[in-house]
Parts: sequence; C-alpha cells; structure tokens
Amino acid sequence: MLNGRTPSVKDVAAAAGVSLGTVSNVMNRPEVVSARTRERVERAMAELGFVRNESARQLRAGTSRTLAYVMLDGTNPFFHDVAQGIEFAAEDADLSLFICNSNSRAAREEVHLDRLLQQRVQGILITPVDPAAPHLDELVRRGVPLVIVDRVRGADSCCSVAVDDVLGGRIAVEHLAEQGHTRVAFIGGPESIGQVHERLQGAREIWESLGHDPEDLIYLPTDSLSVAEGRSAGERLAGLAARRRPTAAFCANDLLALGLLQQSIGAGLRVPDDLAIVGFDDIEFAAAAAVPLTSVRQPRQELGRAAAQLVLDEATNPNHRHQQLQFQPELVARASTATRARAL
Amino acid sequence: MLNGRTPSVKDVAAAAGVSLGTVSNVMNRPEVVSARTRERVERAMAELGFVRNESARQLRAGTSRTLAYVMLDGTNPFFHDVAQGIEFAAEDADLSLFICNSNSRAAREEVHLDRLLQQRVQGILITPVDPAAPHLDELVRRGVPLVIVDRVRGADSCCSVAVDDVLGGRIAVEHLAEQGHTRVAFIGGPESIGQVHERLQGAREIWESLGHDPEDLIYLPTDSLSVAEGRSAGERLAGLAARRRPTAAFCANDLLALGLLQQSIGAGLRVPDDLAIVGFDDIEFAAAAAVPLTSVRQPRQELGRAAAQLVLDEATNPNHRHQQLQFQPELVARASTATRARAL
DNA sequence: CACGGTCTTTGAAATGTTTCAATGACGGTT
DNA sequence: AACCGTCATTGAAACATTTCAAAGACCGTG
Repeated sequence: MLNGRTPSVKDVAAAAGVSLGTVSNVMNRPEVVSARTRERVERAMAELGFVRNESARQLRAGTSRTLAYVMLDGTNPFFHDVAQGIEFAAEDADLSLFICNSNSRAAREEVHLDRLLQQRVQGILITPVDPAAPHLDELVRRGVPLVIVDRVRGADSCCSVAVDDVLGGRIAVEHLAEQGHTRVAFIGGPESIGQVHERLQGAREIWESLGHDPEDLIYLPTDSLSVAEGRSAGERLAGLAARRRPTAAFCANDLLALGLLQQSIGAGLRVPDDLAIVGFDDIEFAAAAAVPLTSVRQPRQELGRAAAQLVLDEATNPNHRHQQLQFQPELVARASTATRARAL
Repeated sequence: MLNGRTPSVKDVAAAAGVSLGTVSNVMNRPEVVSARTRERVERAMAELGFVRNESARQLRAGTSRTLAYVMLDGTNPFFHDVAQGIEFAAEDADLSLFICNSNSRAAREEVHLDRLLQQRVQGILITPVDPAAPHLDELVRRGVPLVIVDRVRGADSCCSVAVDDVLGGRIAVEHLAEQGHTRVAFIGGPESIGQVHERLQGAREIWESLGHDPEDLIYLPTDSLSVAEGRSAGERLAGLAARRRPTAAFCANDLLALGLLQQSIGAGLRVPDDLAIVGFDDIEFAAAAAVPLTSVRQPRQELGRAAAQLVLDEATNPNHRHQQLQFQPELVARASTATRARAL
C-alpha cells in the first residue's frame, strides 16, 4: 500500500486508470470531466486517502489560500473579537486565517511578517505596534495586500479600518458631564499610542466646549492598557486631596476600567455613587463586571470583517483603490454611570 | 528590475554570479561556503529583496515549519493562555504557530483539520469538541503528530495533556467545607463534557467523605460554560426556597462564576457573606473581578508548553512513546470565599 | 465514407526550492 | 613536475501540483 508514503495525484491517477491531468481536473474544474471518470477518480481518492498537497498547489498556481492577522495583544479580548470578524469573512471566501500575536513587541511582529512573506499569504491584516514602522512600508513596496486594523497610517499608502477615537472621547465625556460630573479623570497611556492620544483629545474638546475648566479634567497617565495599570491608577486617584478628587473616570480601554472598578470597590467606594466609570471597547467582560460597565462600543467584529473585505479587494480587484474606513463608536450606558440625584 | 516578478534563487544566483546551488547553501549550510562568496550572495539577496518561497522549500524538503492549535472556544481566555504557552514553545523551536478556532462546532473543526492536513503541518494540537470523534482517529492513522490538550482520549493512541479534574473538584469543595458551608451548589454543564463530569465527581467524593449529606450538594445544570449561563444559574439559585438555598457555589469554570457573581451582586447579595463562590481555571479576569474570585488554578501556559513539547517529540524522535501528562490543579483563595464568622 | 464539430483526455512544461554526486581549483608534498 | 587531499562550487534530478495546447473519440451530416 504505497509503502507509507502519502499518496499523490500520480498514485490516484494510476489507481483510477487515468492520466494525472485528469485527476487535477476533477479537483479544479469538475465540470469538464465526464461523470463516469469523475466518479472513478473520486473513488480512488477516497480509497487511497488522498490529501492534496497545498505547498505544491500553491507553488504551481502561484496563489495562496490564506489570510493572516497579526494581532497586537493576545490578552485583550478586543482583538479576539476583531479576529473573529476576520475569520467569518475568510470563511465566506473559503480561505484559511493565520493568526499571529506580536504581544506588543516590534521584534516579534517583524519575525511574523517575515514568515508570512515567505508563506506568500494572500493578504495581511495587522494591528501594528507602531503604524509608522518601516517594515510596513516594505510590505507596501512589495505589493502585498495590507490593511491596518484599528490604527491609521499617515499617507494613504494602504487601506485601514478604524474607529473615530476623537468622537469616542467626546461621547464618553459628554455622557459624564450630562450626569452632572464637574471633575473628571482621564486614565490611559502611554500617550504615544494614537488611540490614547485621540480619545484624550476628544475628551478635552468636549469638556471645554461645555464650558468646564480644563483644570478639572485630570489626566492620570498609565504605562499600558492593562487591568493592573487600572488598579494602580485607582490608588493614585484615591490618593488625591478630596477637593481635587474627580467623581468620575473615563478610561482609555475596558481593561483599565475593570482594574479601576475592582480597586475602587475593594477600597469601599460605591460605583457609580462615589465614582462613575466609563470604559472603551465594550468587550464582553465589561457587561459582565460586578457593576456592569458603561463603555464606548466599537463594532469589533465589523471592524475585522470590513478589513478582510478590503484586503480581499486589494488582492483580487485590479483597480483597487486604498480606503481609510472609519466607523462610529457608540455609547453603551450601564450601571457604572447610572443617573442618580447628585449633590451640587 | 525583474519586471515585477518577485525574485527567486535563480535571480539571486545570476546577480551574484554564482550557481543556484550555492545560493541555497548560503541559506541552509552557510558553513560550507567561503566567506567571500557568502557575502556576495547575501548582498545580492538584500539588493533584490529576495524572500525565500516557503511552499517550494516545503515541497522539496518535505518538512513543514509550522505547528497548529485548534482551539475550542475563542471567547474563553483560558484557551488563549494555552495558545500563548504553545506559542512560546514554538518560538523556541523556531516554528510558526497556526491558530484555528472551532467555536465548539464539530463541522468547523473538521474543516480546519482538513486544511491543516493539506498544509502538511508538522504537528497538530487540539482541544476537540469531542475527544472520541472519528476524524481524530483518522489523524492518528495517518501518522500526523497529534496532542489532545485539556481533554483525554480513552486509548493511549496519542499524547494528551490535561489537569486532574477530579482532584480540582475535590479541593474546591474541600475549601468550601472548611469555611463552614453545609449546603453547596455545583454549577456547570452539559455533563457530557468530560471536564464537567469529573469536577462534579470530585466534588461529590470529597463532600461525602467529609460526612455531608449528598442531598446538600445541589447540582444546577447549565447548557454551556458561559457568563450568560452563570447569570441564569444565579437566578435559579435565588429562586430556591430559603432553607434549601446553598450558601456557596462551585462553578465548573470562571466564566460561569463571573456571571454568577454579577447576578448575585446585582440582586443585592453580599459575596462571600451571603454566597461564597469558587470558579475554575483562574483566568486573568477572575482576579480582576469586583470581588476577586477564588478559583482552581490550572497551569494554563504550562499546559500549552508541555503539549507543544510532546508534539515536537513525536514529530522528530523516532522512538517516541505516547504519554498522557496530567498536571495538578491548585486552589487560589481570594475574597469571594474569604473566611468570616459564620452563624451556625 | 469523408468531414467537421463537440466533448474528453492526455502529455509535457513549468513553478522555486533542496540535495547530492561530481567537478574544479588550489596548495603542499614528494 | 606529478600527485594527492581538501575545500568550494556546480548541475541536474526531484518534490506534487497546475495549466494548456494538442490529440482522440464519438457522432451526425452531407
């Protein structure tokens, strides 16, 4: 029985008594081969347990059947939701999705990109550590279909899909202001992350346009966007003099908000009565928190799906035009900012 | 400039004025080629922007450079931690990791496995929907290195890596009993999942061996292991007659526990005073919950790492023996079961 | 019965690598 | 000057597929 080797089209052809080209036709254009031989070939395949060798196929056909997503941070569920969206789109297009994780390390990201290039994947989706990194230009120069997810690049040298983060900042703070808060903290960092910068910018814009004193929007910087940093920000918040202490906090993402929530409750504060909290992303765990978290919702799966469609367009449509898609975020109000009678 | 085509070894050879075999040597056994020509070839590669075609390499060399993990449920962070562990091991072995997600659907799992077979990946790690599924046998028969993660298969037809779930159930309930609870709920399901079954079994064993009435260990079945199901179990719990209502709950995983916690707090219960809660897995969000969750910790990354090592051994070591590795779980006590004076 | 047309099947080339036996170059030793 | 050994390079075959021009088979028509 083929002495162990895994059977090739040649073996199938021999078993079915046809030429090797015919076997290939059965797989790639079944309509061209007569019903009788097709059936014979298919039976031979089943009997031998034939599995097409994708490397050989790709080598000869010159086209890969996989997409890749390089995600930024595997510990943040947000990116998995994006990946899920991409996966659905890939499934529809009958492609495989290769998921990599750079863990926010530029070096790792580069290794992954290099591998993907070697693999000749059909397109790359990426949430980069640094959208301006030169190795991304490199991809563009090479002509690899590329879409930046949840970030944007200066020049429109490639497609990107993102959310209007300035607007996100505005609606979060507007919501807090409506609840009567007059001193609000913004928690997030480092500011070098575009997202953080823009959410803060939106927050400041609306705050001032509502006639509040810029001094009353307090920026508490963090080193990263993690639960632990949220806790530590909570401690710093608690350490502020009572008359300077904010009654509400807007966190640059939900992980921070969850950390802050935990620390606050642990310290005996009531949420939202003593401290109202707004997060960003609206990950599943935001709704599942002890005090369900108000959050600025990003259409996470939609983001992924749209990105996949763009990359496919670039890969297949000869007169593709790069686009910078922008989605609108939307506020999901929950208990962590619930309205109540507020002492003035 | 090569009129658009991406350069091949042939182009590099021409540019460097050497034979094509020499270029290959530079990549695969640099020690055999003289320093001068090696340098010349490397310069040519850099100038042309040569990237090795992995399909061709794999086709000829007959060996793939990637591992694959088919995860069961992308919405559960537990599996991402496992994946992370695999990724580290793969990184050490200089391999790529292909991550797929079956979303608990057997059909999707099968599609993924088929693709991976076509890709001729070096080995497959999987947390299967059903460990007894025939398509897994198929893989074994084909001789694909295979490791089952976080489940076990009856016969030792392949390697597996798991945690002692019976023990996990025992230590969870033992802990609750030590805190003085005399009526405890077990929340989880469906029981057809091996994990659930064994954790329940462990719970019952220790409960009875401590001299408690089996009737006082109340089984509240759920349809799945999600946050939403946890909430719904909480409602059922609240609906029980006061004299039958448990003072503690052991949940088959952390998602359930998080849902239960949220529902309970929302309903005005104090945790742990009115209801103590133990989860399972110890995902990051367990510690980050409003009331930090006591949980039975699985060594998640270790699980992945060990699984990767097994699959590599099977792939490379000719006298590999299948092993069923079992890790010990360990209780991480947090506020959700904190000791307090208990009314008897 | 020759011709033309349609529908199937075939055979060979091509894809980009790796591998390995064979060749070549170069010094040093007799 | 002939010979030998070492070290570096070369050339061709092989891997499993796809593609496409060309050949064959079959049938009806004139």
